[in-house]
Amino acid sequence: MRQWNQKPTIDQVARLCGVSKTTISRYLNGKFEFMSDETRDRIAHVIDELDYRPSNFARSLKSKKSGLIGVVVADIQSPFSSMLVKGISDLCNKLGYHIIIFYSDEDPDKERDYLESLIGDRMVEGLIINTTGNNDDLLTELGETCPIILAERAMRVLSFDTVANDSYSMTKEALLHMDEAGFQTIAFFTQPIGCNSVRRARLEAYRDFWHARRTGEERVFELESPSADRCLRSFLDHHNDPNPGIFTVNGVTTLAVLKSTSRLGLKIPQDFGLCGYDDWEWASLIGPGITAIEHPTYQVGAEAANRLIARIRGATGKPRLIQIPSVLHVRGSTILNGSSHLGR
Amino acid sequence: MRQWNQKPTIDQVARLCGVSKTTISRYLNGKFEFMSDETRDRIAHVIDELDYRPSNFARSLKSKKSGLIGVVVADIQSPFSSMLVKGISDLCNKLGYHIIIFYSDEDPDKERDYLESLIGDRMVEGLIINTTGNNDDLLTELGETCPIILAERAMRVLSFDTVANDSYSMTKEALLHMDEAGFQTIAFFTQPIGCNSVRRARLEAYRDFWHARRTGEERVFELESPSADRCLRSFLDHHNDPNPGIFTVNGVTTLAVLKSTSRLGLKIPQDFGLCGYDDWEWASLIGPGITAIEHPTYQVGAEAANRLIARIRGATGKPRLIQIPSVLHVRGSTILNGSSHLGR
DNA sequence: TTGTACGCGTTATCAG
DNA sequence: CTGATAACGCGTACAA
Repeated sequence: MRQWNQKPTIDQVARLCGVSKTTISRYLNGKFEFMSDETRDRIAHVIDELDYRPSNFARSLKSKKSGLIGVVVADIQSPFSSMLVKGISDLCNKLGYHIIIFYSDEDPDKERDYLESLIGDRMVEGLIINTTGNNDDLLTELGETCPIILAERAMRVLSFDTVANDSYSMTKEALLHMDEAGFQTIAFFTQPIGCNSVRRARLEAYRDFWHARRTGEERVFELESPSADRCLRSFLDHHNDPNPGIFTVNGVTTLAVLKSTSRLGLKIPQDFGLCGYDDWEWASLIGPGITAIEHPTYQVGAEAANRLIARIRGATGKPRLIQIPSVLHVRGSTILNGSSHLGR
Repeated sequence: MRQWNQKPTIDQVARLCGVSKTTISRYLNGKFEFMSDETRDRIAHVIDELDYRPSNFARSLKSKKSGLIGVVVADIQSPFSSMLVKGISDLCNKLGYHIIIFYSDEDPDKERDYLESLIGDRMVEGLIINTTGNNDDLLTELGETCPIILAERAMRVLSFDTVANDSYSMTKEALLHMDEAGFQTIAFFTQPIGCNSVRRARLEAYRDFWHARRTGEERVFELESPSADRCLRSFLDHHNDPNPGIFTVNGVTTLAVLKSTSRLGLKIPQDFGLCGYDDWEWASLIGPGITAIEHPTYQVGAEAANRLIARIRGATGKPRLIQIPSVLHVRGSTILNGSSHLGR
């Protein structure tokens, strides 16, 4: 194995060509207009020979442009985040940027550390953030330093361009579907809401639905995974309705409910109807098929990247909220009298 | 909003402190030993005041160290890759590196482009690659430029440290389990094998198992998703065995088989036994529970990062193959006479 | 204990 | 058409 550090520089190329580095630089930046064909060919040859590549550090030092975009996502476990990142990545690469990635694991402290390191380093030209929701202040401050786009999760104030799905209206739509399907008492199962704007919006839709269409107390269950069984049982034991239903705030919650269902030996939709966010691949395979909201996170990522790069390139204007539409897939879990033709 | 480009430099700090930038530089690098407490405090104060951060570009230009590690993964869709990346990310961050990420989508051309751009840019200090398997030559060449670690998928020659799971022995173990469970004709369902070392190893284990324990022809099915139904039917129609079984090469294939099963109205394990790689979250929820091999990809990523950083920091020695052990979870899909207590 | 002066690899300005 | 020369922001011998 050779040494790893013997990279040819523009000076060497210049010397070998018998011209000055200015000319090489011109060549590199495509300014052939002021260059004899002969020198150009010579340069091309030498560059090829040496396998010379200009140093991006030096370039960045001059231009103050790194071509780097920082991305901070909260939770990589969910397929959701993967697609978000993929959307961002594809678009950035297409437009000539690289992405540097961080996973905050829903931990505001980690998020803070990462953000500070990204910005402190002065390496990234912009930031796309799927925020935990607990660092609004820091974000606002960082917004002074470089453009920021929020992906999926908003801040309390619309300080930056925000690309998100239409949580509120889609949740409403799903609940109305359950209503029409004949489910009376509908509970809202969620992960801890905290500062999470998405969960907030979905809860709000639930509340509005409830107050418009139902009486009595709302049924909101915040579950940590260990307590899912308890929540589920508690909900099912305390209503007097032949057709209870559950709306789950996201795929993780749906999974938790399904696991409980399995442990408690319950049946869907006989024991309760189920409908919720995130149409993951297996949703159609479990039991009678789970009614789910498909939410195009790839597009959210792509659009976020688009906006960011536009801002980096100088776009101005007020922060905008960009809504990406979702789709409801109705399956057996919300069909009361249908035959569960799909599963066992 | 302020301008984004007014970053203070070391010179300004120096001027404000009334010292030379050498002193500031010393301060930044923790050489307090030769510095009066007074100047040190003054510097600390001014730096804080200006919110000054040294430029990483300039630093990299001098030191030729970017603190950046390139990561190329083949397929982000699978939870597998997410955890791999997470493992890499966590470890790199802990050790002070940032990661730049690319998704090749199993496309050798994309992979090639990304690798070239990463290396060409001379920005990364090392590379972790989950290779498509079609760019061995390029990789070997790049190995001259910077350290490389292969994650999960090996090259045909062990040119670089490779961190992978123990595909061969684990596949054997799973097949022996099926054997003992009473499955006679066992088929091997896989995505296109191509140059993928992981799929190759698993297939080899299947072949060895078959030749040691069975007679007649092996049953290997390479399925693209649209053909899954056909493969499944073809397999089930052409054997005379009351207890056929299927081994799936990975989670994607398992999912494809499950979808077909559902479409064709088949039952597991009554119609066939199923066992395969990748113990994704839903594996225990579908039907009677799917027997699956859990494969700690997070650890693969973490270990790969560990090795890479060791190499970057100068570790020498022959390329090593590091095997990470997996675990087989037996569930209803391979229990012939058990009651499917878990599902419906 | 602190400062001077130069180099890292590139680009931009201006002069030929 | 081409070439000096001066930045960019930082680190570091060497000098004081």
